[in-house]
Amino acid sequence: MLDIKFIKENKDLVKMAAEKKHSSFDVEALVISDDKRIALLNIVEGLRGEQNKMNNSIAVEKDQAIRMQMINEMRLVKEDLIKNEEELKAVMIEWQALMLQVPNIPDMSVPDGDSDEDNQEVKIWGEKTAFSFEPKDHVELMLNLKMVDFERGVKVHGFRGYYLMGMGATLSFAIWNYALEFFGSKGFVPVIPPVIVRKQNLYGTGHLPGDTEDYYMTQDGDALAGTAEVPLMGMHADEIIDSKNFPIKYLGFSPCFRREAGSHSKDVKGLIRVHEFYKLEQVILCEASHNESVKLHEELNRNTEEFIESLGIPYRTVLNCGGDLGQGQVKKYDIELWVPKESKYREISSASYFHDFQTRRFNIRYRNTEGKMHYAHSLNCTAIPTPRILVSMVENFQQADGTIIVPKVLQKYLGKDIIS
RNA sequence: GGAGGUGUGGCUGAGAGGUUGAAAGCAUCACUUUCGAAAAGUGACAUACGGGAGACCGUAUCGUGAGUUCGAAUCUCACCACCUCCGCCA
Repeated sequence: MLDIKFIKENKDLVKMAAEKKHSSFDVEALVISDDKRIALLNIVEGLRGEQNKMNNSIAVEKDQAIRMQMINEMRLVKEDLIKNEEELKAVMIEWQALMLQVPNIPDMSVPDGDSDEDNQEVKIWGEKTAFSFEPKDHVELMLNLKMVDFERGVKVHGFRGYYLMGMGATLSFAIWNYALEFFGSKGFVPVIPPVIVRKQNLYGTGHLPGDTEDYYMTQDGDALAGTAEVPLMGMHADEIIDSKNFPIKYLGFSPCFRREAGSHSKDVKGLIRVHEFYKLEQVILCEASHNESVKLHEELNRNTEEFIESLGIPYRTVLNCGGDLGQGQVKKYDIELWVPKESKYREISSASYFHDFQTRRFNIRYRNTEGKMHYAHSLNCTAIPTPRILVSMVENFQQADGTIIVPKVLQKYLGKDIIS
């Protein structure tokens, strides 16, 4: 959500934003709707003012005849008021629907492009793993080591179902524990949030109204969140935060549910694309300053890069193009890990900042040092998703005999250096 | 799941259809007094939207939404949250 005043004063910017993000949003329609809204608001407020003034006179009028005459007069005003209020209500519905579709303005540095194909590589780390033997893919490796069971996963859950078991499960715990320590040492407060959330939280983050098909819903109309970002942002909704606490840094740990609607033919095998997984997510609320947002955005992304580097997995970082940005995102980096058997980099992390796009929807505010109210800024970045991280880990660290070398930093959490 | 109760500003808490954005107290800030502090006194003290260069003015907001009424914090209905008791449960 952007400020309507800003939108009207910067129509061209918003138009450009829509084009860059390949959104069909029509600014002109919103401007027309807002003009109607203001005009009706003025009429309605005028009539209410008349009503308020007269009410006070009626209250003190002793003469019953005059009193009745006043009341009758106000009956007419009321009729007029109701008519205009109904018109205003209709305009408001249209206006609100349009406001929820306004794209946030991407940063100047965001490249043009249609899809993830057009993302710009900004960094490569590590050598693509070379093997003296024919490497196996993660499915084969993990099945052989009894780390995963897809057949029974599908039997119980259906398409994309899986069991992590044995070292597959144990390795996941090791990663979570290591991540908790790693990100904890960077000042993040660990949080286990609720993942059954009211829909308004998905509107708040900007996932709705766009991606309705991607969510599992409960029979009570609540949604299963696809990321801890949703409940962590909702956490401070309607609050006025003490700016002494900025930046607020949370490390959310939660299951993540994704219907993956429309991706039936993609990544049908293995652990790349699943309906439920676990993720540690970094979320930050900070003061409303572009520079602060940029600084923290780089920091968030760097945190995850460092984490991956400490595991020793080759990766690259891409700057997402306009067409690959979400509605509310100003700028986004993806970190992609090398997957040897596929011979390509696969996304593992996403770092974005939103300025006050999300906090306006959530009504998360603070007072600056002059006592003036502002909407906070928000950012988020994946810390680590499991089991997707296992894909790169087992493929890059496999040995000829099918065993897996455990990264040094995980050994103390796992209690061994080889998975066999 | 059953029965009952509660929801008012940063907090406590009055108000029970009529000039109530809302008494009082606490907290906060400014000023007075003081060498300084405490205490006391005086005053200020919500947010959003619209109008205005501005001082200001208008409208809305008493958990949320709808309704009754010329007029709703106050009456009605639905929903949400919390509390107490019973049941169930990890």
